[in-house]
Amino acid sequence: MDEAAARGRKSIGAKRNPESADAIVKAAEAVLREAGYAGFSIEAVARRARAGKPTIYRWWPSKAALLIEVYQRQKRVETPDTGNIEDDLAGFLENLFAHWRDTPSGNIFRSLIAEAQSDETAAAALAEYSKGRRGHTGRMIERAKARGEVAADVDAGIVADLIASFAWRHLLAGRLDEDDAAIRAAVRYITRGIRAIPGKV
Amino acid sequence: MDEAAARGRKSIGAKRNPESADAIVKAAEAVLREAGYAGFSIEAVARRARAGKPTIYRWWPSKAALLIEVYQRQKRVETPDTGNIEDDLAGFLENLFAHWRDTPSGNIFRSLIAEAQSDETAAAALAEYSKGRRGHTGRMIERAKARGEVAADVDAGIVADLIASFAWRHLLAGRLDEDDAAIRAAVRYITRGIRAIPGKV
Amino acid sequence: MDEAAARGRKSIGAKRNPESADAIVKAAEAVLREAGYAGFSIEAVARRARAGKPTIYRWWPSKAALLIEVYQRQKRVETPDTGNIEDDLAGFLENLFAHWRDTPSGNIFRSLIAEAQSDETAAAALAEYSKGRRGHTGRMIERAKARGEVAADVDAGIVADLIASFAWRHLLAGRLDEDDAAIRAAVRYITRGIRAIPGKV
Amino acid sequence: MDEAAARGRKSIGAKRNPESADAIVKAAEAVLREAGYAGFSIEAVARRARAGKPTIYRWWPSKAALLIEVYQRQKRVETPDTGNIEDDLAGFLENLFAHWRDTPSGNIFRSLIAEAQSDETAAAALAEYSKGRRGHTGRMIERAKARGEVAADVDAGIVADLIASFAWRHLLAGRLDEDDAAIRAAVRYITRGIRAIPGKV
DNA sequence: GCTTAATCGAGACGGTACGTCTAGTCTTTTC
DNA sequence: GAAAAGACTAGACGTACCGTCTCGATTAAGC
Repeated sequence: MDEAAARGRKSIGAKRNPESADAIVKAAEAVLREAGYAGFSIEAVARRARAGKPTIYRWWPSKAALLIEVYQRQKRVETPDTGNIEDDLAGFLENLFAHWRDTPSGNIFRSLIAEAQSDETAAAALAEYSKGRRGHTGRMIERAKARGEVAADVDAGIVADLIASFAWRHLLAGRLDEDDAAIRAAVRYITRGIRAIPGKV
Repeated sequence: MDEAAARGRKSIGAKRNPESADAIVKAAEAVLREAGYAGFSIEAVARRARAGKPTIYRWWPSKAALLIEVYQRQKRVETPDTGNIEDDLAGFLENLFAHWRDTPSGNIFRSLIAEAQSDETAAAALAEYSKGRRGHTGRMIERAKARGEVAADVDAGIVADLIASFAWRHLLAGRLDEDDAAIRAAVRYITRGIRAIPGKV
Repeated sequence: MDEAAARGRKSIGAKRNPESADAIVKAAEAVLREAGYAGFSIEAVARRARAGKPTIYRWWPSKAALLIEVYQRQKRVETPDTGNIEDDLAGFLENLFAHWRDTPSGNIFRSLIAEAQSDETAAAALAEYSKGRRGHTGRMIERAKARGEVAADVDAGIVADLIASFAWRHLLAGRLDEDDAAIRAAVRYITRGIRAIPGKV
Repeated sequence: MDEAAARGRKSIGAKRNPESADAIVKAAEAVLREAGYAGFSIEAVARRARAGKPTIYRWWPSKAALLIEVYQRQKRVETPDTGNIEDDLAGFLENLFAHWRDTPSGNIFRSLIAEAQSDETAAAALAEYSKGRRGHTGRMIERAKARGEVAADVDAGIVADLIASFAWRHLLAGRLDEDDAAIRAAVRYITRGIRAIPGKV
């Protein structure tokens, strides 16, 4: 048990104690899982991790920074490669929704977005993170372009944006349990709109 | 000045004083405009409105309820009717982005979404509000269907969701200043994907 | 039941409604009995009496005024007349302690004294009331003087003060359940100190 | 000036800051002196001491606890030792009345008794304190017994009670300015009543 | 008989204080 | 010299009362 391990954890001298860092991130994740964003406070994390608040503030200057680290420790969602862009995107969204639904990741990411609305550093970190994910999703489109499935002049970034937007909104609106048919329909409208027209360059 | 008007505002008997209600909503809007979501507290609103905290709690059970009322007092965005679905949707998004950028509305709505991540009642209120807006946007699609511009089997709600998602994400990610070309491209991908195929029923 | 009677009690025109006054004093007494001084608020009395707060404030300008009226409605304690000063005083104190213990009177008088510590009018009313009681108790001493039991030069008021002081302190310190032996001992010390010396004028 | 000293007072690490404790008790005393019991609130004390409310609640769980500490910081009243019980007790009461009249102590003790009427912990604390004082006064009686001035079978505690009761009542009834003759008369009645009878064992 | 005027229950009003919670900073002690 | 611990000021939270005010109804008294 985390808390048992933490009992009596001491300074290990003039260097960062990795046990403490670990305990703090684990505690933050546990708090988010159990109490959600509403109950997520530095105070609560410190209590749970049996750490002093200054120890947290020393390494994570804000709630946002801690949220980001917690989120990045979560497992990433796989981007399928079925050879068909519609199946790829729909599969990705279905995986993502399931992941957000079944692990604390959803709560954590929701929290991060919320925090970014009143915290500059969270906003910056979120922007940075999003850029990376955009490239990641974009590669699915690029692969489809290479296969001649998607028109060459389509902006992969914008398509990735549409997909990510759809995911965000369902997360933030608490609509992750929507049935797969709706996801497929949305994906179909987009993929139809970007497919290469046979016979056209 | 509002505060001057507030001086000496009293009860008007065993019924709600509309002057107080008005002063509170106006004060809430001012606080949001000047201090942002981070500085938005019931306490601050009460101070600014020269109202007692219980008066606020009496009528708005949560911060979220107050935010919603403030947001709904803002001017609505027009949904154009150009006779062309792509122009309609792109125009709507351009108007919406400009509205969110140039008035406090954007900040208020951002705050509301953030609040909904940790407050059940805010989430419920937001869901309710979104449902209304979804129908509103959906009508643009339905008109296009009636014109034969959009396929009859397209689910207008899902298209409206895609549009709203795109807007939310740009608001929450601080990307409202993106150029109109990106908006148009996104809209084009969707509208192409849902257009009626000539000669097909 | 009081509250049932109160349902639908209305104005009886341009004069004080004695039913309301009665209901308010009764409600005040009930609140003091059930919740003590800590729970005694104008708000609570109004709720219990199904009366409007202004109706209370119209007739009793302060909590203290209401307390005074409630106290004065209580039954007074009898001063025995056994023909023996020690028995008279001890009997009186025993009766008084029992009365304070077994009826709301004790709580009410405690409250009145407490209120008088921060409210001028309560202090004045209490002083007035005390003066009356002092005379009352003093008469027991005067009777004993007349019988030649107590020295003629004894100040009856001061003896009455000593007796009242003893009672107040036991009330305020929550020591009303002290056994009668202690009361008798205290009374004996005083009566011995004031008795007439045989053979002396 | 106290408040100037308070400016910028900070934590001195993981232990109680005596400067803060001191500032709080001093502020409490000042508030009582200036605004009386009616104006005595934790909020007011915190403001005056430039302390956070939680700092007060951390160390004094209730208004009563703070009152007791403030009272105990006041100078104690001397118990004279003249070799004569009547002079001892009368002198003590005269000193006590003067002390209560001329320093904030009287107001503080009044407040404490009032608070005890609606607060259990205050009542308990007051009882504890009274027990100590009872012993203190009781020693005057015991000394007189040892001198053979007071009968051996007299209960010193009860005599101490009579003296304390007399003092409480005069404090609570705002009669501290009574002339010394009344005090002496009261004391005389008691001391006469408890004196040893010459020739009796 | 009609108007007037005081009273009633009701409950909203601006406020103050309550006791709790968290934020972010600071310092001592321990390793 | 960092970690741990916990105290510090500051201020928001949501609730309970305060004493005042206005309402609409009710009804006795005065015209």
